[in-house]
Amino acid sequence: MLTRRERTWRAMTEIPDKLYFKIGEVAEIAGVETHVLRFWETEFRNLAPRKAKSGHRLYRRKDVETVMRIRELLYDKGFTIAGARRLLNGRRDDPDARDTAEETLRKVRNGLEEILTLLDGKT
Amino acid sequence: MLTRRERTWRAMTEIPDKLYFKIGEVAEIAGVETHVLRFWETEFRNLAPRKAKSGHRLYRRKDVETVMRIRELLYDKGFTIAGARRLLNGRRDDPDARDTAEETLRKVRNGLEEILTLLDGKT
DNA sequence: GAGGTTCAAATCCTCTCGTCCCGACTTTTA
DNA sequence: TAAAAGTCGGGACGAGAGGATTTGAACCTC
Repeated sequence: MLTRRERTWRAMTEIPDKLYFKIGEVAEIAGVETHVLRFWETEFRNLAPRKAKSGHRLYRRKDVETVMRIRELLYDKGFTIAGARRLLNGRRDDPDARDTAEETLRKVRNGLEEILTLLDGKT
Repeated sequence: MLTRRERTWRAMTEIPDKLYFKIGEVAEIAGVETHVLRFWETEFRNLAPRKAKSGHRLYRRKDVETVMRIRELLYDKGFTIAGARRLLNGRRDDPDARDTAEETLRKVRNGLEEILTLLDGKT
């Protein structure tokens, strides 16, 4: 399994440096079929690429990273879609609580959860 | 859904102090049906209660804890059975590394779990 | 010894997670 | 610029995961 640093490295270096990616390019990079990307889009709010006027999807680097993260959670770590969604979305708290101490706590907790997930593979 | 603190509390205090549990008792304690326990037994090598000569299952405390752990991974954390199995079986690396790095990791994880327990009360 | 529990194993069921297909449209290539 | 390649949404299909139900006999508890 990849460490966090390795994953970051991959994400930083293996995604070509361009503004927008087409669905076929993303499929290639991430190693999943295009129809799977469209399906994931219906399952993960986090994955919402822009659309050109023609309707074609425009994936930014961030979207590609989201795809890679989803693939990792589903295929490498063994989460269900629902489980992966929970990790990605984080807990959606009171919308007014954003940018407050509670938001910070939420981020800390998500970070710890991730560390625990990593550790879970080790013992 | 139970918070982490509640789950921890249950695991520490709600398993009665006896040598053997029957499948119905375990089902009651863990909150799953008996047929699910039998099914999990076919999926997780880790879950292998003794059998009486009559064939009835004899769960020890450790088995009950395994059941609780499986339930947490499947129902709370959102793993597939395959994903949960990987975590439970652990990676079998160098067996000599046990009692050293793995023990350290276990302690780190326990510490993080405690921190998360604290955080659970805050958001 | 009556009523509840457990047994193994087969069958059945539902939902998940894609997979396939379609004609219409867009973009790329020669 | 025409043909080839890629993309669109949406609905139908389906394999497999994860149980749920059934059965009839054995068991154990009061």
